[in-house]
Amino acid sequence: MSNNIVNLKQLSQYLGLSQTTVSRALNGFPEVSERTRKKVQEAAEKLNYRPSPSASSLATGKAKIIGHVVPVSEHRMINPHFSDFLAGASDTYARAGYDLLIRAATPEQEADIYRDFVSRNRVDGVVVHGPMVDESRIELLKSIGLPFVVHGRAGGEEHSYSWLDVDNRSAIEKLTNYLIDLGHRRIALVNGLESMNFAHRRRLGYEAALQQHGIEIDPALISSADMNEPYGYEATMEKLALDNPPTAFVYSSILSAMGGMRAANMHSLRPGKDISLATFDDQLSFLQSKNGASPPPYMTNVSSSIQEAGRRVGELLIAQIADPKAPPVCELWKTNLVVGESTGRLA
Amino acid sequence: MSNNIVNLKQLSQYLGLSQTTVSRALNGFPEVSERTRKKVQEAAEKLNYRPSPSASSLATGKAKIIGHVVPVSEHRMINPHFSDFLAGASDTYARAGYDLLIRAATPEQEADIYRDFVSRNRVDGVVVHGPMVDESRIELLKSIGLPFVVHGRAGGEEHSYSWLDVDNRSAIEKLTNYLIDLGHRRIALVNGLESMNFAHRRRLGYEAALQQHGIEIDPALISSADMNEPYGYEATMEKLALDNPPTAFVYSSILSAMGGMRAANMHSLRPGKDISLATFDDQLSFLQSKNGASPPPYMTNVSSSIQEAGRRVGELLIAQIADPKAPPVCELWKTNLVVGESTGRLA
DNA sequence: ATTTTCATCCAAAGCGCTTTGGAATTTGGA
DNA sequence: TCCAAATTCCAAAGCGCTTTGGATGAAAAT
Repeated sequence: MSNNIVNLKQLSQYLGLSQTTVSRALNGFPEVSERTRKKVQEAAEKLNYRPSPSASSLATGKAKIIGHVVPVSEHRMINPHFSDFLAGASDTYARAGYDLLIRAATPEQEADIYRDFVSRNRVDGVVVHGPMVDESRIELLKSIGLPFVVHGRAGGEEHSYSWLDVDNRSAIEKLTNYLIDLGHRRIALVNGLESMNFAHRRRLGYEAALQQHGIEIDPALISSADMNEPYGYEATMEKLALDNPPTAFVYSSILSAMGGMRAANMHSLRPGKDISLATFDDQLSFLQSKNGASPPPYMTNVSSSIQEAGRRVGELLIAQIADPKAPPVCELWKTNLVVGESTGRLA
Repeated sequence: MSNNIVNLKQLSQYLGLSQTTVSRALNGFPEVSERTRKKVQEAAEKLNYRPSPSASSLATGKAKIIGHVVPVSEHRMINPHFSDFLAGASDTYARAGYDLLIRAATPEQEADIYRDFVSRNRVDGVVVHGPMVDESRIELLKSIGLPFVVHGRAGGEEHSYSWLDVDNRSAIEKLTNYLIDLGHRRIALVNGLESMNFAHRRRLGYEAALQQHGIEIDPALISSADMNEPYGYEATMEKLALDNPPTAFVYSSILSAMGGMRAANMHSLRPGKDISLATFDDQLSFLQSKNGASPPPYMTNVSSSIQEAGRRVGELLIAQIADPKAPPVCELWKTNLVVGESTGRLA
């Protein structure tokens, strides 16, 4: 009963109606009477009718799929940040009847994939992940006319496309200022890859805070790489080994911050006492306790939920697909400072 | 030039050939001469021809998409384990010309989604994540005839479907035995949700090791929940507060093990000295240092790369789609014990 | 009673591809 | 030289849906 698939033709024959009417009834067109519509819906339910996605996609030009192309360079994009973003986005998609499609690609393939996506509508839109300082995808997508929303943003105060970003600059500036207020002067920045826009902006925020207080920027205190735990550990160890080591650390991600914690432990430095650690926190779900009890923030942080961002980016994209000539939407999310136990006044 | 899309009809008109011949030339059929094929391929390249996925899917019944349905219950499946699995799988898919599709679903929707998937081939196959002890999806998928591979496996020594699993039982048994050999008698198990098959098997391994050495199983030393960091912390804190606290801990995931580390620090217990911590390690990429220097394993572990598992599951599934009546393939991956600095002889 | 409107419904033409069942041409064997 | 067997190609029929451009009959207006 549940297994044999019925198509429109069969369903309409069963009902003694034309395919047109059945299709319209099911898709909520006004030209069909409520009585007929009800009958059609019941029959569809009963016969377990499901329209073929490829057929309707072929007929309408809409795939009901949203694409995510993820780089597979050595700097992997598929990481806990990404999966939390996906968790949010896929939830939005499911609610709106969209599916989420992922294609792994080397950076060189990426442009070609977008063309491929748009050529015969494999997807109705894409979200652009990890915009670089020098970003080319945006122009490409504009030119081929594939709806997109950027998670993050490219340079400039561009309002010619939709994006959602956190205010990275002010977030890190806030964090750095807090550490300065605690008396710290030697503050390290363990940043993400600065070829990426978000990391570049964070760097600016860090530098702005130092400059406001007349603190010289010491390149030896700054590092930039993929944000994972071992990197956080190594970068911290390295800086602690300096002749004039930093007394405070700012991390671009909770992942590297965890590595920093490990390094501090290694040196028997008590966070909040002998050393201060602060981080940008994407509120990764695997670090969130469900019941809200005794979790992080044990670390001082500025935070913004990347999962919420995913949810919202999905909404923006779906809205854009529904109305492609609506003006672009740009959202800049603020973060707020949460003081934890990992920072303290400079002894 | 790159923007206007050419379809088969136009391409064949341009070439002065029939659509049949062009289609066959492009799809490598033997009925077309090499000379014609070359000409067709060149023209396709030149005119930037790309076949429409929905059209070919409609015509062939193949979507070239592999589906992953992920539960969105409070026990989220989208976590760092999942994203590492995806990283491996998507790489395999891309190589084989498949896309990866994700659909978020509540557990009640799941069966319906599989039917939806198969009804008019939205996807060509699915991978089943997180099989439960009491698993119903497998029978469903068999009955509706949708190719699938299970990451993990259901109960029994089933060989009626394809799966890839790590030998969870022996892995945890190995780990527990190692701790026993170090003299530990009070060993805690911080397990995953034991309604899930893998966690159930790990529990069995733990119990087997204890029983082999005549150590009584103390329910107070065992907990079971979603494997995240706060849970690992809380479970560890709880057990350390017992009258007769454990001297060693076995964690089901590196995520909860990190929470355990934090708890140990909280109690000023030095791992490897005052307390022993050991874990199952999925080799999550965000914890792997790229260059292989001074990374984990700082923790004693049994490990198996979940990313490799994703890669392999993808291969198995694609092979099965290519030849649906091939016998099922079952792979049980062994783990090996890596001794780190987090365990030591009982003082 | 006749014409205008709605309200309902339908036949048929695509959407762009694959594939069946030949037809036309070339090659090889006798 | 002639016929059978390859080789190379094609017209046309789907695949299952949406949508255009009416047709039909009933209700409303004249």
